[in-house]
Amino acid sequence: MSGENGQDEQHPDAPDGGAQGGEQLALIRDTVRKNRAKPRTWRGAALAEGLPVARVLVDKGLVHLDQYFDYAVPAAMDEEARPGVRVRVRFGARVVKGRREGGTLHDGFIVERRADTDFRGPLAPLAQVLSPEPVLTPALLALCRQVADRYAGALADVVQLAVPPRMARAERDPSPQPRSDPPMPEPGSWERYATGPAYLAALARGDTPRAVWLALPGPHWPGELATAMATALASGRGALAVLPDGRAAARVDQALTALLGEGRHVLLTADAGPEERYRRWLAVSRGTVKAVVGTRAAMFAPVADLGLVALWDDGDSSHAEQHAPQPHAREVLLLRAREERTAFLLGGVTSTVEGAQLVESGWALPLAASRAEVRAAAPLIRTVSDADQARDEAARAARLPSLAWQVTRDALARGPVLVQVPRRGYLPKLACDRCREPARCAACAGPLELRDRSGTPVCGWCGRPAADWHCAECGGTRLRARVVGARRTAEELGRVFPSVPVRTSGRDTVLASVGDAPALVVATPGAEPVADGPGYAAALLLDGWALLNRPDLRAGEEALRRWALAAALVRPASQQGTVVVLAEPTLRPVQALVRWDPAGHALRELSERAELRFPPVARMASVIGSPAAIADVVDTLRLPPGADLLGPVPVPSGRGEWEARGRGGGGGRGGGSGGGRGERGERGGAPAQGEREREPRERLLIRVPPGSGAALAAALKEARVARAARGAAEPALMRMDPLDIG
DNA sequence: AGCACGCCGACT
DNA sequence: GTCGGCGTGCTC
Repeated sequence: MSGENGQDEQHPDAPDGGAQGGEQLALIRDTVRKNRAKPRTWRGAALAEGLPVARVLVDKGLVHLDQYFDYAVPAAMDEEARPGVRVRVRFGARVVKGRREGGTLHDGFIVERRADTDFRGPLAPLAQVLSPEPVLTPALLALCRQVADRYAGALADVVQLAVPPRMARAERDPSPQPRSDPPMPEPGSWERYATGPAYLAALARGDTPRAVWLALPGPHWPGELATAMATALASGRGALAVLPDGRAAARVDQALTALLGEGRHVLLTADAGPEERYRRWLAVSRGTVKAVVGTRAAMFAPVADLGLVALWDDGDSSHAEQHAPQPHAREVLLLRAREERTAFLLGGVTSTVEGAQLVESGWALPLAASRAEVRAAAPLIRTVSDADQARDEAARAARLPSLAWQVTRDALARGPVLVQVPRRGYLPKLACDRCREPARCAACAGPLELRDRSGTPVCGWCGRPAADWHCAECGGTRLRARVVGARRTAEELGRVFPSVPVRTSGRDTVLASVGDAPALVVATPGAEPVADGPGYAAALLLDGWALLNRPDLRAGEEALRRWALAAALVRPASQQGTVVVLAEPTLRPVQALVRWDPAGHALRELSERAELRFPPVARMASVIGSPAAIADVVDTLRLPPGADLLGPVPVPSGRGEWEARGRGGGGGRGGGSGGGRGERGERGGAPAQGEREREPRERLLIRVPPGSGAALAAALKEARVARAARGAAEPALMRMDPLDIG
């Protein structure tokens, strides 16, 4: 495998020149000057003798400046005040007539014990050591630092994501005894992949193979993931797997328990509750457990002697952290693979463009099955186009095309049938109730949507409300949603097949599994239960329209991903497993599904992105704020060569993701193109009391060539620090790798 | 980010 | 004379 002897191979995202990240941040971190002073402190309290200074990462406070503060260590705390422990310090005090006054208590972590300080002034003493547990170990701190640099974020923000809150009771309990390494597992179903056994063999002998694994459809992937982890453990190293949700994590946890028994690994998910979760995290931090299966936050788990990092289904949006600086599990694990010299396994039923890029760049090898194996495992895929649907009389009556109806009826004789319906929250596009023609805006021909429950359709492009719409084709005046929700579908199907039980799995109630008896299982994407036994007899994928019509760079990739995840739960075609997808068969993701060729799809997407100079080939950052704020950021930024500025344009309203704070109103903004950067705050007409002034928000995209991502992150961070130090009035939001670009 | 100090206008 | 505007600067 690629990693066996090439430890120095460059990851595509590695900082330019290959050195370690964030060179330009040195000026912030490198506050150590030559004028080292012996620490003085305020009251003449006795200080610790050997290393009287504690360098502290203060939580909150000046996160933006992203710097450490030195505190004096009272003699009484000498023993406990070790690097990594949580402390409490007084911060922000003022000197009044030679005495310190005020200052509020902040939590923080000791990062280092020192003999001296570079702060010219008296040090305040540590207020309290909260716990002797060294949670922010040097290795974890280094990882947090890397992630902060990668995302132009503040260290304290990342540490908050990486270190769980303290639960005193869990800390008091001793962690279990470390176990000896388990025996080497058999490859099992890994044999189905041409290079599967070779990958395991490399893991087994302590190498660091890196692979993008296209899992075959079917129920075997949790066991395969667990086998890879067990192999890393057997080689004497630790292993970490991150999964998109608790259900998937539980499946791998079960598989790992079947392989290793209890006690050699932990499951880190929110389900366990904060105290139990912290207990398990401590077992990892203390080094007594060397394997972790978990959801997103587990990406930081401080596994000792890490040998393998694995990520399942990196296209799932839950792998993107919601809190600043929004690190993505894939990127964090890539950092860890590089920095901690580990094997890497990126698995999924489909591939993201990022996964394809890892293969294209040669950093990882593809781990895929032969066409023959794919044919043996995949269900038969059939499509229903819009034209088929419109022609289809049955469609009008039951909202279910006749093909779907037939397949369902036949399959129900053999087992359960999965019905994938759009998730609520997707803006339903509208169509003429009479002729099914998509409803369009009279002004700009954009698609009409229902944005809220008010019932008035709004143009998705120009935002104009369409109160008195009529169809341009047939003159009809009634609209209907082109997608139907889960409950409604369930009801209708229940009427069509009255003798079959209907079960639903969605946002509020997600079923983990269903039995193998005939049933209609209506689920939203991502909430599909696994069917026991051989799997579903058939699946209907009814949300093709909703998935493909999103104005998103990833719409195709995402549609294919969701379809394939559902289709992977269906029996192979050899057992009459059939999938009916309501989507145009000419569309690229639909073809990729029919041929079951997710790798080809990802590769084509990747080459298109490269042509268009889109991420992840180029790297991007976004700056959001008022025109004045954006202009100020641009003036402050020292961009790497080859950087493009795109925009600024008004921030698309409605979706919360990009709103800095508060709710941007819906209102239609004609089509104004942002213009220059001249107009600053309008002091003229004062807004009425109570109505908050709505400053225009715009978004600037910054694009840099491949390889300059780290330089861009460094520039952003530098600008952020400079602006914060200057006390810039206008807030601006800066993000690396913005998700929602057009 | 908070928070205090500081130096200029209309009130008891 | 005093309250209070937010400009400026600092926080180990």
